[in-house]
Amino acid sequence: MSDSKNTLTKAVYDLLRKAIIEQALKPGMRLPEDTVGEQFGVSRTIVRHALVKLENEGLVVTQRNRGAFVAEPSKEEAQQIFEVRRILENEVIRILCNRIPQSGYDQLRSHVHNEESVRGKDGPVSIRLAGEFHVLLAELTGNEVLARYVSEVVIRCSLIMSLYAQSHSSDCAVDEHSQIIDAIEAGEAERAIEIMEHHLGAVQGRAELARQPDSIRSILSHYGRELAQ
Amino acid sequence: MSDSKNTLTKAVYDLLRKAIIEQALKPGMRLPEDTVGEQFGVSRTIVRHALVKLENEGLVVTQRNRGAFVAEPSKEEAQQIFEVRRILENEVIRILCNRIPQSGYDQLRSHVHNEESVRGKDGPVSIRLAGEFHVLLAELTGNEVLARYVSEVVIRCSLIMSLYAQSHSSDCAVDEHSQIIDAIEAGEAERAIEIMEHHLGAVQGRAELARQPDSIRSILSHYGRELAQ
DNA sequence: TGCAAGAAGATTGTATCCAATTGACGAAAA
DNA sequence: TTTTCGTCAATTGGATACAATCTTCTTGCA
Repeated sequence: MSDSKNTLTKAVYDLLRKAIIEQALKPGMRLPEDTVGEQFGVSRTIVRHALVKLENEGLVVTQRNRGAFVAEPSKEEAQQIFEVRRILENEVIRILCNRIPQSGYDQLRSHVHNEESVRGKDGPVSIRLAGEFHVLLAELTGNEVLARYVSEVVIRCSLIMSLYAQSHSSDCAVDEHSQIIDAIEAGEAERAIEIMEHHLGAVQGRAELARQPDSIRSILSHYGRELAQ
Repeated sequence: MSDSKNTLTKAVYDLLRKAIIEQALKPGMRLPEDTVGEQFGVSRTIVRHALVKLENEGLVVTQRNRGAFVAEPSKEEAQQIFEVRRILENEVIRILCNRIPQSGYDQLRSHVHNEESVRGKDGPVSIRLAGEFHVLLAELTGNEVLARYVSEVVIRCSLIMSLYAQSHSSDCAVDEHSQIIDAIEAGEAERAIEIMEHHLGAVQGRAELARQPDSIRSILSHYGRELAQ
């Protein structure tokens, strides 16, 4: 984190991560080491390291001698991730109401402004920005450990939405982001948390609702995976 | 997680992790790839993968072309880790008061029994067991994501104690573990959280207090590192 | 004697190579 | 026609070799 890190591995890791966030790489997709390496002009060694990192974050899963795949979180896993996300983000709000750096509100408002400017234009980018708002909130607490965990669950939520929600658009209503900022600025922790709860609940709800229509493929893939083992 | 994982990499990773927990590997120690590999009879490739995993968890830090070192969390980092740990563990308690598996209390009491049986006998083992109690609590929530994060902060706390506390013994008073179990069983979430707060506060306090007496070596090693760069 | 420049050694960064395992296709037998 | 077995292609697991970079020791000069 602090060190500038192996440039190459880091670069491949960042690119893959971004591709997953923006849903260019969809859940279940294969990630053969040499194909990826060829694409980026690096060796399998580099790709391997990047994949290990991604696996640690739960973004990809690997099967022995089979290769790496973009993770397909199960319904249970999704539930767990949402639960942790709620825990962490509520606490982020609570902390920010007590301590927030001077430039915090400017950064947040500027970010929301960016979100508004691409609203409905570029799907992938707006998805990414929506997630980054939550990460920015976490970073403003000054607690890097907390920020890292929030960042992890946010990106995994992105993966979940891409699996279980039929439409990701109008995800993370930008208005609510503004409301959260306002509530924090007013020092109304409970109201801010309430909005955040509602906000996350809406996201989670959208995933739950979409579960039934999508169940055919989901069930089949589940059985398929069981047979494979 | 689910898959049985690359046996070799996993094995090296587990061994290093355990060595760090039990403070056989102290903070700041070098971890040269080939030395470690030689020791375990594996190639650098394997060791590298294990080190990447450990770095992701914050247990080791690497410097480009310099190598890997057992992490030496700064005071600020330690503060952040404790803050996150408190957030997570409080929520673990809250969840357990609502839902805890049948066998939960047996597992917990059995664990505490183990802790008591090695009390004051084998330092490293008692340190490890103390940490594992908290991990077990988290696992009983059934939320694997939560459990993973708790496990990470707990082990990093172990590292912090090894840096900043003069004596690790009588760490994690076993009595308090029992009290926590009792409070959960009685369904008294607030009391359980209070005990946990006190419990973690004691651990953290011991780290803070011990900072001054240990400062000579700490400061020297710090300056040494600055010179090196 | 002190400082600086350069060379040697050590360690990591990356690529390539071989081995082992898996999955698929096809042929043969029931 | 279906099932089973065997061979082959594809892919990863792991090791080694080479390149780049950093550290340190040495040597020369002021």
